[in-house]
Amino acid sequence: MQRLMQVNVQVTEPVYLKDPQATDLGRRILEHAVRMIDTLGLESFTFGKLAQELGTAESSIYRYFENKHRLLIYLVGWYWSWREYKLAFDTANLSDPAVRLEKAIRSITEPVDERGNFPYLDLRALYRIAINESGKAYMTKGVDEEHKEGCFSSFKRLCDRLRMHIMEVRPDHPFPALLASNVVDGSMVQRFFAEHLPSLTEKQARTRLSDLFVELVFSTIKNRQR
Amino acid sequence: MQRLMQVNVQVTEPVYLKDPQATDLGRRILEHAVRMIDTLGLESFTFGKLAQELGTAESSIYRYFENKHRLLIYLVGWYWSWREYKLAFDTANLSDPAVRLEKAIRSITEPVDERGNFPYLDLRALYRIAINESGKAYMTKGVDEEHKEGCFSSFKRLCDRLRMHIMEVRPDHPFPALLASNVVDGSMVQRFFAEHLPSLTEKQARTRLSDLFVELVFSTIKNRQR
DNA sequence: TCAATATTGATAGTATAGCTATTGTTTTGC
DNA sequence: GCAAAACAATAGCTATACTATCAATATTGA
Repeated sequence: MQRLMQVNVQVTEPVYLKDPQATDLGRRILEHAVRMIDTLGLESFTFGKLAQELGTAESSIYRYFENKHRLLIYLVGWYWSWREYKLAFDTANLSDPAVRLEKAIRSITEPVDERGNFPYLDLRALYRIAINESGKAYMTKGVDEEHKEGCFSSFKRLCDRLRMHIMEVRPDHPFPALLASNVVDGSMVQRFFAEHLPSLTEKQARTRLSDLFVELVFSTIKNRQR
Repeated sequence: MQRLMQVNVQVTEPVYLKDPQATDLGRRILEHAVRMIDTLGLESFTFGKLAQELGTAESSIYRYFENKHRLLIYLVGWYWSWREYKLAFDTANLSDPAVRLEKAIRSITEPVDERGNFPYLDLRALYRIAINESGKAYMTKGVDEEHKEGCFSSFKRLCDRLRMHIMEVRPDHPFPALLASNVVDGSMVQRFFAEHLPSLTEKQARTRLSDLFVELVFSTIKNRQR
């Protein structure tokens, strides 16, 4: 699994100017960017501060990423790629569609508590970034262009996989795509609410969010069955 | 209704420094801010540009709002207040809880096509802002403080009302708060997807989103019934 | 009505972010 | 060992986000 993950998790689209994984500086950029965005928040994080922390020049960072926004897209894309890989891994060799769907929902909505095995990327910090900042990756005036460029392909692939799992259990369901993207995005939103605006979700959401989403999807689906 | 709406829809918390509704300049700030954020997007919108368009000085605007972010919170709060009012109106005098819940979901998730009757606030533009930018209102490092200040109270009240409607139909439901906030937030997200990342939702989502959310909630609820 | 007060407009100014350009030095691939 | 790429360092430019000052104007309240 360790090997596989290193091979499989990649941001395929060139959201970068120069592949940051290919050089030492590039990897240090990723490592420190994740740490700093996690602690400072995206708004306070700047290429200037990052350069200072790395002991390098701002202009060196601009050789890798056009701007802060592209770097965020890259990181969030990495996160969703990792989720996608994990989903494939978690649902492998499950023959019963319903069992597989349940496992898929759990896989996607579970919190990240493993350390991951990326030498230069703190997976748990990346997870927190995804919760707190991922919305900003696509909620911009530039969405449509970035979409054309394939910037959000890993998020879309993950939703699409879940959609297919849903359709395998209930091919006649009228809105599998909505349901799928609602689980993927909604689970992140609910984690954010649980942390910051707790009255908007249940107290158990923190520890049992996966159960709630499994129940949500399966009740919707079971109802159709009849 | 016209009267009522003018009376009821207010942002109660002082997210402003000085009540913009109370003065002519304040109202013009709101009017043009909505128009400009809608067309430029939040990132490109600046107090400088707004001042220029108003033929006034940047510093005059700063007397009303501490910064751009606070202005956004104000506008989004206004939007949710309006939704809350509309919800109360739409569900008035419906005695059957299930009928009332369905009406509530429809009220909340319906697109805004009415012009509204605010002399200096374009409701449809405000609706687009809510879809495209509302996430940015709370997705910041400052959430927790702003939350304490009551900045998001109108959004929370709306979710809470829906939660109560759900509980009136099914008091034993295990996660009414999650379901409610998922409908409120999720319907906005799905509208965004329908517009910008259409593969993430159904094609009918645009025209029949309310139907889909009604079905989502009621299937979840009906399943419990047995 | 007139004086106190609040509101605004105009100007100026600071700090920082975001980004580009240049140039000499180091590293690396062949 | 040489050419090409990568890098660090510096400088600089534009725009944003804000603060401060002050005079002109409007308001209002005694």
